[in-house]
Amino acid sequence: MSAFTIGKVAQQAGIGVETVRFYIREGLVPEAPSRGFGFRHYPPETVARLQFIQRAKRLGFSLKETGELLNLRVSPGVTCAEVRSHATAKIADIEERIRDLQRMRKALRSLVEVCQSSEPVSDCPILDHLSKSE
Amino acid sequence: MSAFTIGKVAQQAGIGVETVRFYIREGLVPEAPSRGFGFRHYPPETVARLQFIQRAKRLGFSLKETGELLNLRVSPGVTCAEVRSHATAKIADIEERIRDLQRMRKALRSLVEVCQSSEPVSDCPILDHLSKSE
DNA sequence: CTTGACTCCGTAGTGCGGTACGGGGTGCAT
DNA sequence: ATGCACCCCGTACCGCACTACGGAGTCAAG
Repeated sequence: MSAFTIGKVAQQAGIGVETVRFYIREGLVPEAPSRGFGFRHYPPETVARLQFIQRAKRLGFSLKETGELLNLRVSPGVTCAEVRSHATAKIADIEERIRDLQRMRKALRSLVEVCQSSEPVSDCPILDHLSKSE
Repeated sequence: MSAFTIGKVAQQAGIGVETVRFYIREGLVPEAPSRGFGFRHYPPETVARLQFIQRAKRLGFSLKETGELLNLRVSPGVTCAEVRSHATAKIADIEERIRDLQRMRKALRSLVEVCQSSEPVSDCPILDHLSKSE
């Protein structure tokens, strides 16, 4: 089992050391156990966690929401039913985002087409195409 | 042609007046022409613009990116080819986001299933399912 | 066994995206 | 014609998510 210093996990995840520390302080990433002295060593799973945080951020989730996603599990004090209801709520949320993105893509595709035929174009083609397609 | 005071557009878009002003200052929403005195009147299109900004924000686009999307059009000094290349780049970006969201949804669906069968569950089921499905 | 890159931990500062406030003016409703 | 809710414009402040810095300690290469 390999382990990494904080600099290595940061590098693997493509972010800065200070950002990793920040996530640790915020509780999104577990701190590696200290031996009371010297450098801490992080398991490879930490890298996956950091990468997940990057992706979630890009998709419009706050750090708080991202933390909730990462902590979605059955644990003492949390029933399976609760986990399931949180998870299905998140799925619905995600599906709404997907639909919004698909609508945006559709509008952009229309824009590209109009542009190819060099027809006259409205003042704000995106809003134009979004309203037409709904 | 109906028109709205700033309070009305804000209400229609479901946001605060101060936020609308902020977007105007940032150039995301055009200011209504002033008659040199009294209240400004905004066209209905402003509401659509504000709603688009809300959706884009939720999808992880910065205000700057959102402004770029809204201004994607053929105009003096911008060729059709440029618009097309920007638009196709945005489409690629959007499709990556959609794929990421679909992966997250898949992980969450697996979690719901596992939860139903009440099998033992790993420490972080989401990362678990994401890594399994890739 | 030194040297230099890296870590630890604490605190301070930054940029983005709003949000609040205040002193004045406007406008419709009664 | 007088409230009273709403608008104008400027400035100040806020929370989130980092980012920078500094002084002391650690570790591995040469």
